[in-house]
Amino acid sequence: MKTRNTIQKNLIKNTVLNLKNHPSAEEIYSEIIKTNPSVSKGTVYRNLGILADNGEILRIEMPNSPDRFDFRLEKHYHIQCDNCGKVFDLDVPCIEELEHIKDKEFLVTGYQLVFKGICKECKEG
Amino acid sequence: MKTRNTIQKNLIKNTVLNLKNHPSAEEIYSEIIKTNPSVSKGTVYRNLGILADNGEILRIEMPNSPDRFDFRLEKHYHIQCDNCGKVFDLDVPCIEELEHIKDKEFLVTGYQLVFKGICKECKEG
DNA sequence: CTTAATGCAAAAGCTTTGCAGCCGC
DNA sequence: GCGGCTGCAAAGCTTTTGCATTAAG
Repeated sequence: MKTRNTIQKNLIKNTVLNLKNHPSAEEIYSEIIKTNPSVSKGTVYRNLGILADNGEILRIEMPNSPDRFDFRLEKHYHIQCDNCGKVFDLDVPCIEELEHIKDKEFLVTGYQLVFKGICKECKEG
Repeated sequence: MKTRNTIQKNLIKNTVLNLKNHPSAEEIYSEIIKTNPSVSKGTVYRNLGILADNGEILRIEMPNSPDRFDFRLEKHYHIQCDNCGKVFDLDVPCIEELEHIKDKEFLVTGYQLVFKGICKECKEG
């Protein structure tokens, strides 16, 4: 099965690259239809999945809130504000210990780590 | 607002304590209606939330799969099999580094960490 | 009695999917 | 022209919620 280059796919990828926050599929969709109102939400979801599977963008699986997408591909961590729900990069070094977890029975292939807290704005507001 | 002791609430708590795997709300519900078919799913969800808020059980927020509940209250980590979806305790010490993450702007209040991998059964099967 | 909690069913929130038509190659 | 991709809408999955009724204290 050979994949094709569609304007939708490029649009979706570029939108993630340009929206440098950590947009959800819904936010990406909203941004896209500002200029291309005929693009459908299903296509956005489909292509975000494809792009993430290809390693062109990063999918951040959030606990009990919609997945976010990130243009930064290097390993780094995220924090979500319990109050406003916004997601930010956390500026801490990679935790080596996490990379070397082993188990007698399990073949460990990865992990998902998301911090929670209260962001600056919400603390002050 | 004073809370009441209902047979449903006790039933739900005991079911989590007895099902020592890491049941989802759905699994807890299925188990309960074996003996108490009139208990409703809404009540199960409601009470699991209350019990978790009270610290009587632990809610494990899973990435892209239903929340799980755990009778073990001490800090420990979980791993989910990518293949069969089952959740297990991971037998590793608490990672101290994770407990001391600080940020200039964020007030860090916690984190959610779930490992992924392939379980023994799925490796062999 | 008072009112918190339940059962039921509907709805909400996010995401996936079936299908007919469209368009990249 | 072939068949992968799209738009649309419907459905799926997990969880929450509104409301009349039940039952705990």
